[in-house]
Amino acid sequence: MGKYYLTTPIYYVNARPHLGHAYTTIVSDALARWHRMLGDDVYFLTGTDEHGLKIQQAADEAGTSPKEFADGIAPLFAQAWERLNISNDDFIRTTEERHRTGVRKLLQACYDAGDIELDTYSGLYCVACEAYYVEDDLESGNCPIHKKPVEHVEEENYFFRLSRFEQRLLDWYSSHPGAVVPEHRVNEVIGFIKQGLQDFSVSRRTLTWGIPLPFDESHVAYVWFDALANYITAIGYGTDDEKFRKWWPADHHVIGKDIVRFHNVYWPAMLMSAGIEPPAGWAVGGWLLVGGEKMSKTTGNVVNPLDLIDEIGVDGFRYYVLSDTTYGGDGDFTYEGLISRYNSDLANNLGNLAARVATVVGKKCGGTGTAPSPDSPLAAHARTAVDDTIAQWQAVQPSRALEATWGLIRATNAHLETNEPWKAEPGPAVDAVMGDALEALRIVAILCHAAVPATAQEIWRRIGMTGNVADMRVPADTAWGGYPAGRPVEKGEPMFPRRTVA
RNA sequence: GGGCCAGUAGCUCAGUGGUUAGAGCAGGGGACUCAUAAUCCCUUGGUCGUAGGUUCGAUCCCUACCUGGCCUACCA
Repeated sequence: MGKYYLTTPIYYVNARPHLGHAYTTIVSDALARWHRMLGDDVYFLTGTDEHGLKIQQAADEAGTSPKEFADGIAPLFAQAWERLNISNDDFIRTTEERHRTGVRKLLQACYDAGDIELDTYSGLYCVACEAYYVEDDLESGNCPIHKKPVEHVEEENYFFRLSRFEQRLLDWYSSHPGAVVPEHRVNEVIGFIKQGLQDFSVSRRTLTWGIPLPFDESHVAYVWFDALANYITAIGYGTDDEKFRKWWPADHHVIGKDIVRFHNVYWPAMLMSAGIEPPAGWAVGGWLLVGGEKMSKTTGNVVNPLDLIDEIGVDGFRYYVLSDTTYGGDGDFTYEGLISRYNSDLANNLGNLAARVATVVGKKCGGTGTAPSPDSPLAAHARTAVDDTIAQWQAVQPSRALEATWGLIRATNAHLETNEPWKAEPGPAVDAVMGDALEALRIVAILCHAAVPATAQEIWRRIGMTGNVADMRVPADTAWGGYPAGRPVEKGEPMFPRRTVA
């Protein structure tokens, strides 16, 4: 029991929310919900990254101001997360005053520490990438990513002396084992550091859409200081010391593997320079591929998560992305996989279990829930499911956590087959079996809430429990025997009607 | 070029220095009918990437290689 501060990356507002954003955000939400059930005081942050040249250009093209442009896109993210039932406690936009204040304080702190210095840089610059290239990177003089000509740029820039932090970073990682999950990702980080770190530019003077450096207003902060800093500015760095002290350091920065370098090397170095403790942990996920390929506009396989919600439901979608990918590796999103998971796990196992239990309780117990048997064989299954589910969420392995939880669902279906309460005359024996099943559903509702919150609440309600399942505590409320007799049990409409492949 | 990771049943993945390598889904057979043609039971299926080595014994340790992915590098 303690505090748990977790973050998603902030998403760049040059594109609408897509499956990749949704994946990271859903994983984060499940972690946040799980930790609330553990009794942790949770602060769950997400937001949008709104500065930079690309936004300025997009705004120019749209004939509007950068702020107005961002104002048009940022709500799309907030709305998407609302529809996906994301329980973020805060949503930060880098155009907010609290962020501006905090970023300037961070820059000043690094500057005062002597780690930000003026230098000149000349090189070939790709506007689209907002990055410099050397000759050999280019393909016939063009940017290798955008295939567009690069510009020769020479400008005075402020540089962050990342090169000074090699040893400190290595020392920090060696004294903080387990800070990165899955564990193998930390090898990449250490390998990168050992290759030698180069200073990076932290400002642009050709750009106006950004936060001016406090020590030189003719420059605006470049992406790293602007974007990464959201993790501290949102919790009061520079504006609310007490709040900041309460929440920092972050317990998990949930990120994708593509931004490991910035989050695990640049960011802790920046914090060290400013005299701030590095984050306590990172959870690094792979990509969610679509049909085996990286999602991209050119292949035309961009998936809009909101379209899927209409078809499969919020929880169907959440369950699929959480259960069908091993966190840390790449996952593959397919329509067939979505339907298959939905039918087998949600419709056939969970949904059907709830329905058959309700029906038998209706026929044999007068529609009123009965008490579970204290020494039911199901109790051991429940105990195993609880223990394994806890361990897997702890390890940030949602797919394995759900597998553990579903083990109890399967065991409950088997328990019913073994006892065949539908054949027996009403009486204590049937009451005990149905009480067992209801108790199992109660525990399942608690265990699956992090992944499928609306479903968990609906099961909770149908078996006659009052209040919010979200208020239950793990493991205290998962002890066998918590289901009280005498509650009305409702069958209701199928929660997950089977889908046929279109 | 260097580095990291992965390569286990048709698919997605677990797994351990040691008797017959596991789960879910898919496939096959059977049972049941309370339930969303759902469920339950049984079952087919794997030279554990390739070749060596260490060991009494390796899928798990070491070496090389192959394949895939990622990171990284100012060989013309």
